[in-house]
Amino acid sequence: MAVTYSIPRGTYDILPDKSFIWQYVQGLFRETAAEFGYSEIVTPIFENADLFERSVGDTSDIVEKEMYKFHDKKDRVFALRPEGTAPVVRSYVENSMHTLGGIQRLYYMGPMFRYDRPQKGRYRQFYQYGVEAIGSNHPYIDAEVIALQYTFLKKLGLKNIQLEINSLGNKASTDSYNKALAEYYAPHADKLCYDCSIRLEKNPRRLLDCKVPTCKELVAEAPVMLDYLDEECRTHFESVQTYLKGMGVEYTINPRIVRGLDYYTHTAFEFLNNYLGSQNAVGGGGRYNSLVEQIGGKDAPGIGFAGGFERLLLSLEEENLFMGNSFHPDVYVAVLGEESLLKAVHLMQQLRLKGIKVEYDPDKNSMKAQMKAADKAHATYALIVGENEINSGLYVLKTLTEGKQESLSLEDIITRLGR
RNA sequence: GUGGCUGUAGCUCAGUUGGCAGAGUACUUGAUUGUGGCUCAAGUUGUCGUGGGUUCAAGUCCCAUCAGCCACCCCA
Repeated sequence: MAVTYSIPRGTYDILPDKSFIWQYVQGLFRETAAEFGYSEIVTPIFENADLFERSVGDTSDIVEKEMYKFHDKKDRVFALRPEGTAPVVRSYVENSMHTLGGIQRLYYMGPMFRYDRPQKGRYRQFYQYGVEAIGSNHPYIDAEVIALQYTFLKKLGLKNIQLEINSLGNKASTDSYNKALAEYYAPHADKLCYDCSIRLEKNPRRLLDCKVPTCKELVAEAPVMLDYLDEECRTHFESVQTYLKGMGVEYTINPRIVRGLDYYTHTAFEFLNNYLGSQNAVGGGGRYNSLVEQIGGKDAPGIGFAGGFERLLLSLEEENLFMGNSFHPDVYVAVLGEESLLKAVHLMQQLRLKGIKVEYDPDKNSMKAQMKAADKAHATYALIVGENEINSGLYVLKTLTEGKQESLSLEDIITRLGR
């Protein structure tokens, strides 16, 4: 009998009433990226699993428990991509993009996959947009990447979004900081929560992220990363800020920003939105100066960000932006009488060839039903094709907002509406 | 992966101590022979998330399961 299928957990359909907004938002991102000189790169949705295991960090949650891993028929091990940076860097290396000279400015958009428990603003298949700038360690590039995302969010009209930045330093300053953290925490080890006791061993930085009250107390007194930056890292971070100010980008410094992926160095940043509950990160990124080499390429510095479209749309909804938009035809055609249809299909096609959006419903016959449908479709005009019109060659064109109508020839209709 | 709340018409939801499955909205038609929006009238729409159990009788009680939401976790 009838088998019913349901969508996989943590996924969703984008229906026509929402796809309009998706197109708008995606288009705006493309535009903004282009204004900053970025070109699109498209990579596969799955990659060798170890690409992510090695780059993202095998102690990270993403790799430990959130990857959609599978074997193909020849037993190769792949993973649905959980994030966008590693594939882009893989492509950069594989296509020897360093030989193109200069800075490679790349952007991407598309679905990512993580096997996580779904919640509002958190899905198993979710859509990200992001950029990567590979080939320069200049602090201007850090500022450029941050400014790109900032500009995009501003253009959408979002107001309640904060930018927080931090510097994680280079390998040397990270090492000395980790050491200082370990020393600080050693006498308090028994007070840490279970997760933190593991973090202390594996990745002390992440201790700063903990929300358990007793751990938070300890974090308050803990050494601050920024105090452990060496001269070079400090001036880099300061220059980034100088350029951000020069571009009018508003930010605050948050020394606790850590970022979840292991490859980050130097500049790290997050865009936060305070009404999405615990899913408050709408985007973020940072510098990854050793990732290219780690993936097997000629050493090259890079920086990038990623943002989630779903959380963006939730933010837009929250701020009542772009809620009323949807597709609507220019002309809804009302056909009266079976014999008129043949003439009407010809007319409709002439209009479409001129770039006019035409809609017609063959299952509605009465004038009333068709006018009603025209109204519901939010058409700009109704075009009436009946016996009288066909005989005279003048068709009734009616504006649906004002209710004015006049009889026009096909040529006049096209000059009125065509583009 | 852990804990909690919820699941009834396309949508939003009501449904009393277990006793005929409801409202609003949407949709279709009519009032108006070829003119929409407002109004009025009539009509259509249900595996009560799914599977089992208790009972004369289950939307209601019990168990399991699936899904959404919330918190944790993590992050987009």
